[in-house]
Formats: sequence, C-alpha cells, structure tokens
Amino acid sequence: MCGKYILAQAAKAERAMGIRRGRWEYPLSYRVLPTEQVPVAVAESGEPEAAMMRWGLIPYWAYGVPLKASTINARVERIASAPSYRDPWHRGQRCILVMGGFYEPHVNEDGTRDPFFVRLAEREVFGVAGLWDRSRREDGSYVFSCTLITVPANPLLAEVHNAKQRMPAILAESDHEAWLCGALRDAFATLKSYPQELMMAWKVSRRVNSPKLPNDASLIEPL
DNA sequence: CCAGACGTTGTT
DNA sequence: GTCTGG
DNA sequence: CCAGACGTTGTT
DNA sequence: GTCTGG
Repeated sequence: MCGKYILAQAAKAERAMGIRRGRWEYPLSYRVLPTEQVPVAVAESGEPEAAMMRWGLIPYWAYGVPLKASTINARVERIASAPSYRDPWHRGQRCILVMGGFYEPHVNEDGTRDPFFVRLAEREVFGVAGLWDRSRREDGSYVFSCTLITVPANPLLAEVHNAKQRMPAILAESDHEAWLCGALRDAFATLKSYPQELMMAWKVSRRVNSPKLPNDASLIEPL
C-alpha cells in the first residue's frame, strides 16, 4: 500500500507545511518511487524544517546498506515494536512526507489490476506521517531515510485498495504540530484513517506503472 | 549459543 | 542494535 | 509499487 | 519464484 505517489509544487508544499527553515527544491513528479529522495518536514529545532530523504528507511545499525526487507511502509500497529522502526519511534524521529496524491491498485474479479489515483477533495497538498533514521556508512558519511506509516483503510479506500485494505496515515492539518513536536502519546493519537468524505479517487492509465514512460500530469487523468 | 533477519503488500 | 529460530 | 531480468567466478 | 531498478 502506498508505494507510489505524486509531489506538489515546492512553494505550495512549503506553505502547506509551514516551513520556516530551509527550502525544498525538486522537479515536480507524478510518479515518486521507493528509493528516491523525497521531500519531508522534520522539526529537530522545534519548528518545521524542509529536508530531503531516501524513501525506504535504512536503520542506524545497517551501515547505510538498505535491508532486503521493504521498509517503504510501516504499519502503525508495528512502529513501536518492529526492529527497524522502534528506535526511531522512541527517539521521536518523526517526519511528514509531503504529497499531492497517491496511487493504489484495485484488483478486478478476473485478477487484473487497475491503478487508481487518490487525492484530497479540499487540500491540494497534504502530509503523511513518517519516521526517519540516520545510518552511518563505512566511509563515515551518513544516509538519511524515511518510511511512510499506514493505517487501516476507510470505506472508500477499502473499495479501491480492495486487496489489502490499508491507506497512508494522512495527517489533519491541525495535527501537524503534534506529530512533529508532541509527546509520544499525542503524536500516536494523530495516526488515524482520514475521513472518506474528504477524499476522491479515480481510475488512471496503467502507464503509471512503467517507469520508462513519461512522468507528467497525464498520469493522473481520469480514465 | 550464534547466524540470520530485521517488511509490506500481494503482479506481469 | 536486538530478537528469533535452529 | 510494478516491470523486467533472471550470469559467472569465488567463498565469510 | 524472487530480486532489482525505476
């Protein structure tokens, strides 16, 4: 769930996240994929700060080498206990992945799959809760990376993503501060299934699944 | 003990 | 770094 | 996430 | 069937 999404314009993203330190600079993408550098907001200094991190968390103990296991998504039920996530969680290494929408696969009766694009009805840009870590390579350099948290799907997303009823932990704008700066229990309380009434989803072309095909706005056009 | 895993979702 | 499985 | 590739040689 | 790369 949630292995592919789209970015929002950097300036809009900064505004939506209340970025006060740093800036994002990246080309707009309608197909962000795991292992890419993605824009995230962190609050190490107590206020929202722009950063770029690798999508796919590399634990601090892994010497900068990605695990074989996928760490692009972290189930909310596991963030406090999974070996790759518990330390970032307990250390408060939380971040927000900023996006304009995401893709989910829908499995048809005959087993074929159609990609759907999902966005919020009233927010052009939104944030998804994530965790980050810093891992030291053998050469002494550091790699910063992150994972995207998933929660149970709401009814709309359960219908779209029918195979594995999960969805990204989309944050209400009013919860951004608690997620970035709050106490553990307050941060945890912000991880909920976003209301379906505030979301929209439509089928898109399977072209989105072929990384070699152009990455432009046509990928999210309704089919 | 010590090697091996450490994850989520799920097709062609 | 820490847990699990053999 | 999905499309596309998928070997050998040498061995902690 | 499973891994890698985009």
